Amino acid sequence: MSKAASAPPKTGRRPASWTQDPEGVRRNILTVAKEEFVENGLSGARVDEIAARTATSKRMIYYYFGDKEGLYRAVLEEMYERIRGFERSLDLASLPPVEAMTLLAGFTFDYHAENPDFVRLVMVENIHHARHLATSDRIATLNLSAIDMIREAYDRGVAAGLFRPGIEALDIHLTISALAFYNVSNRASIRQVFGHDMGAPEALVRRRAAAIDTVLRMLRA
Amino acid sequence: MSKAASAPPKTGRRPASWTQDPEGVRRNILTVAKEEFVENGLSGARVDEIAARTATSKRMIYYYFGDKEGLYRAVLEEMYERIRGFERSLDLASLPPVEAMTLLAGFTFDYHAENPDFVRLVMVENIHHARHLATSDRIATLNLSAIDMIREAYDRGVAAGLFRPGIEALDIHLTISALAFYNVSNRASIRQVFGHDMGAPEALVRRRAAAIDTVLRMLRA
DNA sequence: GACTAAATGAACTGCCTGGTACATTTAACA
DNA sequence: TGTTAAATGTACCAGGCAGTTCATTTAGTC
Repeated sequence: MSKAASAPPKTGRRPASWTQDPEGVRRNILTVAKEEFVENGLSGARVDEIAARTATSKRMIYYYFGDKEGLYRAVLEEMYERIRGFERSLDLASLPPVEAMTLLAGFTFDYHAENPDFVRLVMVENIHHARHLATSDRIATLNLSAIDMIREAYDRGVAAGLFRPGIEALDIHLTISALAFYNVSNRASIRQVFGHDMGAPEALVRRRAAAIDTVLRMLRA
Repeated sequence: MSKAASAPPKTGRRPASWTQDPEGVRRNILTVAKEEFVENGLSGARVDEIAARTATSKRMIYYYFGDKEGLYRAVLEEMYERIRGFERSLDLASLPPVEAMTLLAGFTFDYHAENPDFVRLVMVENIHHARHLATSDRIATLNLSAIDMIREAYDRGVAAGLFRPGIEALDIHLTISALAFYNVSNRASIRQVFGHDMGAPEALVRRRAAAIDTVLRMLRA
């Protein structure tokens, strides 16, 4: 087993002799870095802090990722690729239109609620005008399929007379995303200003139902 | 006229003799600081940079605001107080329910679209878990009235048989806000991932109409 | 016009932080 | 088993950056 993987998380000191484990070290760094960037943003994150919480040293961060932004970009890329994977696992085409939209809206809501890290990183990236998304080749070729899946289900719904025509697939996506995203991204400020916890279980189920309902109402003929 | 207000924005060097202008200096600092925080976030903002773009010196920032976070908090507080003012200017009570909701949704959408600075600062604050909102007395006593206004109009709508009963005023607010907020907050990432510019004029009017329509459909009996 | 408090300027400091130089060890392979 | 490239550790550095020190000027007040 690798040093990075086998070392006691914090307590153990590096042994005098070690085992090489490029992939393990890489993963270890990415995991810790993600936490740090999620918690503190790009400018707020500290490379030293990341290194300290790693089983390896700062040296390796620069060895594998070049610089702080390279590390950040790697974290970002991995996250988007993960989303892409989940997206593909959805099989809307085999469901009736209404059920397909219900599933998609519900899934999107849940994914955001269960992955606040994702939401926070996207916020951070937007604060930086998404310039790291822009310069990432891996993400440029990602080709998120959400829109196509939506269009297919929507078109079927229109053909069946269930949905009203004239809506852009992108608009459907934006509505679904907005409701799911906002619920996580603005949790802290809503809590302070309105004293309401959007993260509480009951609030979550209520809001989830509302989101799905809102989307269906928006679509219905 | 004050030094801060009368000095040529960038070019002019401070005159050997100057005029005192506490309020002008304060305002000048706040204006520049807001730009810096909006653009770079709290951790990304540089006090030296703010000072440099001010008609005054770094010394005065600490004189008036204590430290970097104090300055940030002041910017935040002023921004929320401004919103509060706008909110009060809305007179939903004098409008029929549907018109009231249409106005509110449209106004909210427009306010966000026209004030990306506001949106970005709220994002920044949420990244920091809204801990500066939490520690601000000025904001604690702000008492945003949006919810009450919504409830009043909604109740009238229900009484008139126009709206279906059982919806929480807060949920209406959250839906309206989510649609308006997301359209600005995630502009950069949406552009990179989908190649779509949510800030383009046509996109804006279409999305505005969609937002209003979505809210009305969510409410209708 | 002397006195005083508020307001302001200029230079300075010490730590933080991203990044690097240099040395060493591991592991594949001939 | 000797050679070599990849992988890793340690110590260090220079610039950046929040915050301060000290001195000065302005503008009310008696």
